[in-house]
Amino acid sequence: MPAMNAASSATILHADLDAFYASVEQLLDPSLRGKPIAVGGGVVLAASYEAKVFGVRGGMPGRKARELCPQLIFVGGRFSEYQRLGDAAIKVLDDFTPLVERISIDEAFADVAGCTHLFGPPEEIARKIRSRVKAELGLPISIGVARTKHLAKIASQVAKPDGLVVVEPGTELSFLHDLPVSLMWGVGPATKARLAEIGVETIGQLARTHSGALERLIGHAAGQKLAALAWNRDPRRLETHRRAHSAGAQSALGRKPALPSVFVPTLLHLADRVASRLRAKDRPGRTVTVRVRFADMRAVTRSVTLEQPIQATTMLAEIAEELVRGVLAAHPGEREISLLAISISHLEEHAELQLELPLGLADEKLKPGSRKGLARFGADRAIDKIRRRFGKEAVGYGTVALEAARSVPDAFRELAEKDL
DNA sequence: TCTGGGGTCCTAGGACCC
DNA sequence: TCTGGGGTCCTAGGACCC
Repeated sequence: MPAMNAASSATILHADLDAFYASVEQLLDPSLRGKPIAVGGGVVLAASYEAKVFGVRGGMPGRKARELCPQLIFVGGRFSEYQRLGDAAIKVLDDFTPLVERISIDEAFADVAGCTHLFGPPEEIARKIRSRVKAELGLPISIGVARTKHLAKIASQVAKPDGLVVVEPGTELSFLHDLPVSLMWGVGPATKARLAEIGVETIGQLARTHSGALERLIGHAAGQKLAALAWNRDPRRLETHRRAHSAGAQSALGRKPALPSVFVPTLLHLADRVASRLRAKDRPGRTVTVRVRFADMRAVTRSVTLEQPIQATTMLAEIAEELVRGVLAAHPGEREISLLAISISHLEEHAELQLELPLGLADEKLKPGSRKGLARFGADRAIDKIRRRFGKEAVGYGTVALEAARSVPDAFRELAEKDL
């Protein structure tokens, strides 16, 4: 019975390219090899292992990274190469099995239960994958092999850098229980701190914690989940086709006055990014959420759920603008904002044939079929068409593009976008 | 020169319906 | 009339992941 074999032997692989962006830079420019490098500038997007030794981490401000490592070399970022090489590495997995779940540009699960008769046992397959990625792409990749996704993922973390760890059934709990809780999926800084309050630092200690106490500490769902994972009970199967449930865009602003002259054009730019993605896949959404972060980094969200889904740029921009005005009205003391974000959820599969328009926010001029609605529909279609022919930069909300001092290039943003 | 950007999931309270 | 329960949806906030 294949199903029984799948359940009783370690056939799930978790493959993770090491320090991916930094490794690509070192691959493409040999003079960077062996040196501490950081991809990015204002913020570190990725650090090489040589830089990690100094404590440099992704997400860290560039200035702090340079303090930690004065000889750190900043490189620009060859984003199209990241996409190409990430895709190529996943393609190697695809050559062994169709059961591949891609998690991000540089990481994927694969279940090889159905292909061991062709390629040998899972450990052998993992070796082949690693050597092919090294030989064909020149990149280091770590792989964990186990019976469950959670354990395979932990195994690949333990295997880094450039290693392979197989956790055989029967050795699972002894492997797991000495490791720190922070390696578990779902344990971040907040949960780690709470667990530390009751003296829980290893996964074994977590496993032996009374479930009631655990749930009171971190909530019902998280408590149940962590308790199960600590005993290596992970019910998750591979999901090869996942669709996004939301799409969004955000922009850090430094410190800007909370005025329409700032937020109106910024929201238009963000709405354009989001809505054009929705239109490209014909997936309009019903719930619009904005996030406003003030100068002190406190953030507030406001959302509204419409009766009809939308995907027009100006429509999304105007709804977002109204929500932001609501936030600012509720916080009159806040004079400066440091970030604006728009997100849209409740995505639907296909747009209705009718011209969209929301009845959610009562607005005379936005009635379906109005001249303005038609004009917008036409304008979006025209812009989408020009961009398809001449590229994204060919046309758009230009005044905004100039104003938004973007700290991160658009190409980098696109790497993180999930397929809608 | 305070801390980027795109996502997922959970919680808790309230509205509303049956 | 009063009380109670369950289910679903919405909103705001938080934690986490890559």
